[in-house]
Amino acid sequence: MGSKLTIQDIARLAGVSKATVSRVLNQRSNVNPVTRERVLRIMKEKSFGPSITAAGLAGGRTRLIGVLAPPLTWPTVPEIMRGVAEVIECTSYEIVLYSISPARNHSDVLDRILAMKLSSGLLAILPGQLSDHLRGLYEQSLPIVTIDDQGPPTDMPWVGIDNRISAYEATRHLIELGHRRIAHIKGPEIFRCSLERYDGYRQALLDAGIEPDPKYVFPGSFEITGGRQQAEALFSMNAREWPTAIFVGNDQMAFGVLTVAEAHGVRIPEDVAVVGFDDIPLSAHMKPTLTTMKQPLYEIGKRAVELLLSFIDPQNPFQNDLPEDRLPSSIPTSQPFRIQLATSLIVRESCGASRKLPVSS
Amino acid sequence: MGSKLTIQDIARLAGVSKATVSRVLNQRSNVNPVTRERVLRIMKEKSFGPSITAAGLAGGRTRLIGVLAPPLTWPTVPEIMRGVAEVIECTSYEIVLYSISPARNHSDVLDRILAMKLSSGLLAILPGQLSDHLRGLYEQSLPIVTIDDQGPPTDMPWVGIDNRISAYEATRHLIELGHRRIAHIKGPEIFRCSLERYDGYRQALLDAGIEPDPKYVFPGSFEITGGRQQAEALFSMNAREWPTAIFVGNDQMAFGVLTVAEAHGVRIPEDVAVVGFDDIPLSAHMKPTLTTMKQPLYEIGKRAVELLLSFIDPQNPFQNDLPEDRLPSSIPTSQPFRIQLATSLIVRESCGASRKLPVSS
DNA sequence: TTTTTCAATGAAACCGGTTTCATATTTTGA
DNA sequence: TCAAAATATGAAACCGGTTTCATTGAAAAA
Repeated sequence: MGSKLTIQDIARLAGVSKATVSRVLNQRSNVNPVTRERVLRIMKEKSFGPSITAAGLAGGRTRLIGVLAPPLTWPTVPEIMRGVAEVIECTSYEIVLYSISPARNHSDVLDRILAMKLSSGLLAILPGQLSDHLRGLYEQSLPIVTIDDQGPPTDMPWVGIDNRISAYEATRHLIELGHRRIAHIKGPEIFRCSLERYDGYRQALLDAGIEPDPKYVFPGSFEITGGRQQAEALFSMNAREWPTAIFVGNDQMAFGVLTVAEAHGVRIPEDVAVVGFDDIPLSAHMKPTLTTMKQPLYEIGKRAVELLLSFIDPQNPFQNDLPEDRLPSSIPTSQPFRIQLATSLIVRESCGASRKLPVSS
Repeated sequence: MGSKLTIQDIARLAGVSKATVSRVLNQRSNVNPVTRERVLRIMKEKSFGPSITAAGLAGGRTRLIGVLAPPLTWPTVPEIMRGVAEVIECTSYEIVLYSISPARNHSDVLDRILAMKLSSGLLAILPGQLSDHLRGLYEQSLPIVTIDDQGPPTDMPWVGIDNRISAYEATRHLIELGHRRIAHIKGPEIFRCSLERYDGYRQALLDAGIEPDPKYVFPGSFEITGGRQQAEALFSMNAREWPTAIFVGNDQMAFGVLTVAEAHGVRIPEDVAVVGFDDIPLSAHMKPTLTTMKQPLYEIGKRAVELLLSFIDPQNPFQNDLPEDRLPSSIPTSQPFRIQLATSLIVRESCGASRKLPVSS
């Protein structure tokens, strides 16, 4: 098979110099169209591909983008990655996958990674406590885009949703269904989104004239077991103090809540209504099916890489799209690189809306 | 921050030559221990990391292993990847992720990828119809390990399970529960495992003296909708001809079967027993919970990379483990690079075993 | 017609490592 | 004590591209 071909071989076959072949490869304009065609034809014939390592060394760029991702078993991650992969597939870039556990702080690992100058940009999915470190790197002008998590507001490029408003609306939905005693199970505090969702929940209560009660706020973990534990705690309260509704920080925990409720003979939504957050694949199949605030995960993944690519390589086709159609619509001029996508409330059974709405209308 | 440091800089600081630093980096033995320590200390101080591209160019190796994976939204994939990532994290290698859709044939893409000589080895997860092409590449001595799918038997390194026997046992389980009319929903035929599972199912029937009936065998897709469609077809048969049990090709489809059954008022397992295959996270949470043949996915991922690394880099620590403890136990000498892991039947509610066993014992 | 400008191309330096080969120093053996 | 072998190290070639700079021929301007 056509292996170990170098640019030199192609040059010889085409009767030109290495430099010209390189120009063709990089789509430089100053090449005679006739020559270009000839070279291209020969490269295709021999199915030649330039060595990425050599190109990286010589050119300083890498055609590799690093993706920092939490364990893929986290239910929101695969869908984001699907969006990422789909965009990358249309480019000449490849993905270098770094698995991180957001609980630990991998700053040192991160530094080694970057010292090797492997990837020419970084896509950080839910970096958690790595955010601070990333911000430092960004300020040293490493192209970085963060997905769905960030520390205190900065101008580091970011794609995600408005957790505060989304949580506000989810809670609001419960309030509109007539609930007053609404509990909340929080996510872990290393994720900013946990705080923002809590904040939105709280604000919704306040705006409805309901005094937030600390005894209805539970610390969670974003995992099924976390939901179970907090639900156990919740249902072990005196039954008369039970909330009539729970806004759970994410769908995984909501699932835990549902199973514990069933074990305790608590009927959902009749006794207690439940609303989740994320809309993971499982949510449509829980019992009862889960009302939840849907994140456009696939879209988030796509947009994030597109944004990153537009930094790394301004020639990139994506840049044509982004600044014209998309960016200006959602971002204030002072923060040109924040893309905020809309969430949507998916109403299913667990909130009881379908049960009550027909009655009230 | 310590950026753009080269081996040259380290050499100067340590008062040695580039060559010596390179020797230290590659753990060559012919370096004075004193010198080695000094160089190592300086590298640590400056948090120096050698440029992967340069090292790749000069040395011909890459410290990158390519992972060919189907969409991560396929439920068995993340768990495999978790195993892969965990092993890689302990090495100096990185993962280059290529997303493929096994339905399409990406041979051309694959060739381009390899022409670039980016990765020094390939881990192919469920390559589907790409298998043939991969085999060709393997014979040209590209290190490749395949996970859980292969064409006709070859000596291409492979890690997976025995689908035939596992399906045999799953079916056997149903037979032992007293079922005689057992249906099967197959997976897509581009995956060899589909055929093997069907084969095991068939053999189990034959061995029990049951004549396999073609009308109880349905073509499926490995997706939820596939399960739904086939279940619709199945339950639209004359109720008296219904099978009393179904062995479904994978858990996703089994989930579809369960939902359709519920919609039709068919009780599982009372009216029809169901056994799935894979044991994906969802399975423990279906209604009823799904009895299924569990694949050790995490373990499969780990073993596969370990095997691949032992090809690429025989110095690798993993080689110490593999040939001694593991390989000899499971493989015939003629095929030294096939690792077959054991599956296990997870008995839950959907097969009805818990209901019947207490009675019969 | 002569000079200037520009497009097309090649020669050679360079990117940051690895590896070969030669050299200097030390250890071993006779 | 002196030759032979082993050890530690440096100089330089090399990997396969990119990029700069010089050169050539032709088109444009004077």
